[in-house]
Amino acid sequence: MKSQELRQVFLEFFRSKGHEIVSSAPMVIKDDPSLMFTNAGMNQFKDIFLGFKQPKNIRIANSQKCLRVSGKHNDLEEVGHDTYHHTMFEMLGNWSFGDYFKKEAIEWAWELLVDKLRIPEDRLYATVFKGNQEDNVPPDTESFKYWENCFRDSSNRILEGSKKDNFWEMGETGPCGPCSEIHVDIRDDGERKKVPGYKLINKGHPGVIEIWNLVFIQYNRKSDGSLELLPSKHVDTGMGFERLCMVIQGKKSNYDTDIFQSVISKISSVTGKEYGVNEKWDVALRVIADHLRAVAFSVADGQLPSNNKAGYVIRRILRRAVRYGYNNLGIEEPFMYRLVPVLSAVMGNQYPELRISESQISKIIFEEETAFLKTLGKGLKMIAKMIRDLKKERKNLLPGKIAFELYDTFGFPVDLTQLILKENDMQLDVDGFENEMKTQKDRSREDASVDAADWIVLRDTKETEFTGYEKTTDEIIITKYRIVKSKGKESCQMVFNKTPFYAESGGQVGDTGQISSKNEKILITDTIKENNQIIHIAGKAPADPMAVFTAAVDLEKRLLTANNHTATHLIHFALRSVLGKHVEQKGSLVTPDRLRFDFSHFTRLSREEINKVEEIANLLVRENHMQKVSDNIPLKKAHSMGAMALFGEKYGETVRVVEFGKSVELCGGTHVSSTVRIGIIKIISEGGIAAGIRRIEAVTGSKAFEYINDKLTVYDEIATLLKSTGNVKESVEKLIAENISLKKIIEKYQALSASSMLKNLEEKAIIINDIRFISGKIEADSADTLRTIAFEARKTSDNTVLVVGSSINGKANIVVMVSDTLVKEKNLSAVTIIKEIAGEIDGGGGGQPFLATAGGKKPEGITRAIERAANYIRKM
RNA sequence: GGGGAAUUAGCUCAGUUGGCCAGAGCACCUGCCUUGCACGCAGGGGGUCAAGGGUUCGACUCCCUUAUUCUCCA
Repeated sequence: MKSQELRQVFLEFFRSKGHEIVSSAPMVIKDDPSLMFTNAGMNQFKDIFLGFKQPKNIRIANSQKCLRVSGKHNDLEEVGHDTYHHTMFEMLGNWSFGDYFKKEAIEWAWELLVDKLRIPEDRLYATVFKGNQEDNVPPDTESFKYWENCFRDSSNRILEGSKKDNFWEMGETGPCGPCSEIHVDIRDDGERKKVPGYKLINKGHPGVIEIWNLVFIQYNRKSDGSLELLPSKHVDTGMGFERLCMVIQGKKSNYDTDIFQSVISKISSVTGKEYGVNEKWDVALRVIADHLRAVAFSVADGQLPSNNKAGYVIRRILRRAVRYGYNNLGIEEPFMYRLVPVLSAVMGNQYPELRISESQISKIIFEEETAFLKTLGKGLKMIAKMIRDLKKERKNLLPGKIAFELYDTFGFPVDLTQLILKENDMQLDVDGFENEMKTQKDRSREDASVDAADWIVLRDTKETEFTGYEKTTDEIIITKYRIVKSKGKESCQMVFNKTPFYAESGGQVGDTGQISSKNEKILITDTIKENNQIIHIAGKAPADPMAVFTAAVDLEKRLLTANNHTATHLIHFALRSVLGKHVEQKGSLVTPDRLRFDFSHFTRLSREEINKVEEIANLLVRENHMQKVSDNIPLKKAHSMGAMALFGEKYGETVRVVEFGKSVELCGGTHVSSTVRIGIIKIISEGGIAAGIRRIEAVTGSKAFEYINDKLTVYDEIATLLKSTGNVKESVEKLIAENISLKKIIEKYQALSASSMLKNLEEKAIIINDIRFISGKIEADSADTLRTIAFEARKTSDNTVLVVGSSINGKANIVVMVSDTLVKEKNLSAVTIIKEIAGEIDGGGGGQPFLATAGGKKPEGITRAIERAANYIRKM
């Protein structure tokens, strides 16, 4: 059975059991600080488990794309070396929110695997929780009983597992419960006879693997560590899709399934390295096949490779793949970008976002590969130099500190360093390297420590009602708050029953303002969204948290922000009409001061295009379109209204559609009531930020007015300065041309005057010790003149020492020149002379043997300094 | 969020312990040679050494601040 079909069988099965099939949430997570990527199927339902949100449907199933590369689940370094670890994978899951529980979950899992998919019963095992005294949780006898009913012969088929394997927790606190896993034994019959499968469960054996985890959420873990029973119980299951494919397709490795094989064979044809020939190649081929998926899907979700946070994780994954291609397959040019079309063909049906962005993903990967190969090239140069240095010193151990610097500062992979050292019969001081790495990790960890106290719950926590679309002040009460310490700074986070404060989202920054009760006033410095909660950040906790407060948003900032947000929509619309429908939003920032809009487009915008965009956007402003907002619109209907296709909404979210004339967008932000309030829209910059992505920045209203006025003022000032009434540009061009020719004339005259001054000095030259000694105090405008004279003298005479001084701006300057012949033959040095005489002008100096300069505070000492130079030569 | 590094001509980069008034290759312009594979030769233009402060007789070089980019860690 092909993977695409298998996925459908799973979804159809649960549809037939009354589940609603939902699409995958984005793999890249935006509003949860504890998580950068979706790492389990349940992530998008976290709010529901936490009780912050009501589910739209109590039975749901889907196939969720997940990424495990950081935090608790970090499989990155394993990928490729075995046959079953992945960074990105699909998780098939079914959920019950307070509906069915253990019985149905277990029976249906059995029905699907055994009856539908025909996995032989004697290859299956189940594990159940054996209980834990410390937590006062009894063994899960219920699950045990249901499994007994499934197996025809249940002896040695149902195993009891510990808290580590069979008790699932979301985090330190929160919903949790026992879980029951299904394992499959895919070994050959011979092997199975030798060692029974139940002895290999959870032992890391590649032939006996967990494929499905059924989690029964029935407790809530409180911050004191105790458990309380939940009023409603949930089911949360997850089955690794790639593993299931392997089992159903009778393969021994995930990478042998059709999900990966078409990609792997494409890599083979690109690189000329067959799969299954040699282990070194195989590792690389697996790494590349896996990482390609992770990177392509992230980019499709709008997460570009970058240099921090989630973007950096993506960059690292891509680089790991390139590195394996480089080390193991000998590929030294970009190649991953060529694999994107194959991936899109395999997975584009289930994940249309991949197909739609295909060419862009390819471009971005190409750019990243190119950049990394450049980094590698630089590193290779550096390491070659270090090896040369080591050889010179006859050493063969590269200090860990140096390897770490290469890695840490220049991004040169340490395994590559080791490889190259080996080729040169050298070694790396691995301990030293590890040490440096540890220091770095400790430092980062220490810094990152944020100390968040427990929430102090004052009232029942329900979803906060956002009232900010209608009003900017409201009567509120605090439902909970907590103190957060970070780097010695203390702040207070508060959640209200309702709030007019807009939380940062969709690019629009969070509101600021204040809340005040009868007795106190607290400034709100920011508003953020976490796990669907609107959190207000203040410098201190309220003295009387139980009081009734008036929450007031900073109105001026809010209005300026609204200007910019609506303007963003208008610019988006204008861009699409000028450049074409391929323009899609890739990012956005809306602040009171300005707006920033990133969008897909391939070339830089011409001046004309920018003007045109501005013109259309401003026309929309003047046409005075009224705001038209429709709330709670189902996604499909929003699309039919003309809002752009948008992937990655969480399940159950209805959308808000904001319209201004023909501009229709899905948007939760705050907007102006009619476009004319924006005043003017002025684009202030356009540039590129990644392959195929451009960024526009603009200002509106009074800021735009100021911007334009500032520019015009400068223009006027220039015109006045030039006394130009007509063409200012022409006047400036003339001025520049004139300036250049004047400069040349001055240079010529300076040289002339220098040589004439030199001539005067030469006439007074005396011979000391067979050396021609030229000296004197002259009038000069700058130290440069002195130097010019010295260089001139160096060119035109030999066997000469020249000492010339001048008083410039009340300070003394002296230059000493010694002819090259004297430097060589008599070992005379201008530096020695200048040091000898600089004291006379109360200063110091230096230079090279043939030319030295000095400066000092006493111009009247110049004559004496020259005397001393003459004496110095006399005494030689 | 923290650490490290980089920023020099249109592009790619050199520039030693602070001192040869700022360098190369490519590109560009002019001329010659020559009509073919990166042609060659001669000459030329082009720099706020990222920005702003500071130390110093003197800063591309050392110190501080800012911006941008790269890189590692979280």
